[in-house]
Amino acid sequence: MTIAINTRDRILEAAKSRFHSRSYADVGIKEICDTALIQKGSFYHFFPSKQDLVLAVIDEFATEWAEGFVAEAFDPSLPPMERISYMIDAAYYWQKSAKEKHGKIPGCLFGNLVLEVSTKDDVLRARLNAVFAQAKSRFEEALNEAMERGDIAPLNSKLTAEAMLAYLEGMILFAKAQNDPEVLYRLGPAIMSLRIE
Amino acid sequence: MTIAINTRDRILEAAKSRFHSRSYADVGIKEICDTALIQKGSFYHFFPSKQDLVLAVIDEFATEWAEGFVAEAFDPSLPPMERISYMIDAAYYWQKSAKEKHGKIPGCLFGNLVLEVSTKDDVLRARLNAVFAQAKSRFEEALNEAMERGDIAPLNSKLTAEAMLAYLEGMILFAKAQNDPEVLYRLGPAIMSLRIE
DNA sequence: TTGACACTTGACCGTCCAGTCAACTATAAT
DNA sequence: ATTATAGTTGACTGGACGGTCAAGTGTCAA
Repeated sequence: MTIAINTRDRILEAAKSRFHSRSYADVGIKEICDTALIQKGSFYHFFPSKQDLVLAVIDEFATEWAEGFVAEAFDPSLPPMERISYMIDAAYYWQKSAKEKHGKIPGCLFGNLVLEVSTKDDVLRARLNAVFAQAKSRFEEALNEAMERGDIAPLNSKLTAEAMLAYLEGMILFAKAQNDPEVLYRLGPAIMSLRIE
Repeated sequence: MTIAINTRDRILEAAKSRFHSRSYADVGIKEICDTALIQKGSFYHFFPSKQDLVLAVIDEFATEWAEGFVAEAFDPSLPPMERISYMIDAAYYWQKSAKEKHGKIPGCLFGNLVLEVSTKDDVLRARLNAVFAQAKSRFEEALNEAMERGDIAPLNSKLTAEAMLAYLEGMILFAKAQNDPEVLYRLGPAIMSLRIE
């Protein structure tokens, strides 16, 4: 009970970084236990299954991400369209520094999981969708505010927000394929040209 | 030697559809053999390893795809920008019919594999990049022709082509996450607004 | 007819997988 | 002091994994 919370966190941390840099299927419970310096029985005391673990990882990382550089990018004191380019820049620097640390671009944890598990696990798919929905609304708010201020011509903010997020995920996919964060640097600014309606 | 080519094709076919609708890690050699009605020893006569199989699947599907609806979309007799929207439409109908058949959107085989294996296997990553490079040049040619004809304002066709393909992959990712091909229908047309330089 | 070779069979190998469990320890409330 | 419970240990299960192999069978060229 005393260091138990600590144990749970160590499991979560070990799982998060490994799921992100490799894949869900590729990372075993045993490996996570070894990293967290615990035994299997202890793991299953906290998480009834591997699926429960990855759900917790998704929640953890979504919060960390939303309260971290997403909050920083979508700072209300910034002009709305600048928030969006800040977001792209943040993604670029994040992937770049991850590559410097580990030699490989991990891509987006949520995007990786979506393509890996969507056809096999509806519970995971639903959770990942919820994360994307959150991100989408950030873009949408920024677009609405930009329209109100007359910074951009009128458009469908809901659809354009979705398009922008899709474009971001697509760029990250290409960056990962080429193992080159500069893809984001080259293609990033074009997000501003995207518009629907 | 007589029905051997047939056997190889059956292996390839079984592997292709399974890798596409599930994932590389999730589909075992045994399952592929059962589907192709052969034994393991026979499989390893044609493919020295699972990696060799997936490389062959990538090549097969890339060819089938390039000579199939990509060739149809990028028909030189079509106005260049119409080729691009034809390509989006084709992706939409393809995912839609796949969902009707199997209940789930499989997404793009190449995109799926990129996110699954890029950090773990440079050989696969390189092959997938080659496939994307081919597709990119199709978009690029269309953009160049559109510029020559004065259909669109001058832009960097290489980068814009890459951006468009990234956007397509991003839309497919979202469609898979929501298991809804209509995402492509809603977001597809915005590909025309993408431009770099 | 013989030999070479493409192809096929099915048993087998060692390893890893997610998950289980009975037993143990440490803590905190009564 | 007793009891309940949270946390931990490490051995264990059954099955799946990628891959190997010796022993075949069928076909073709010489």
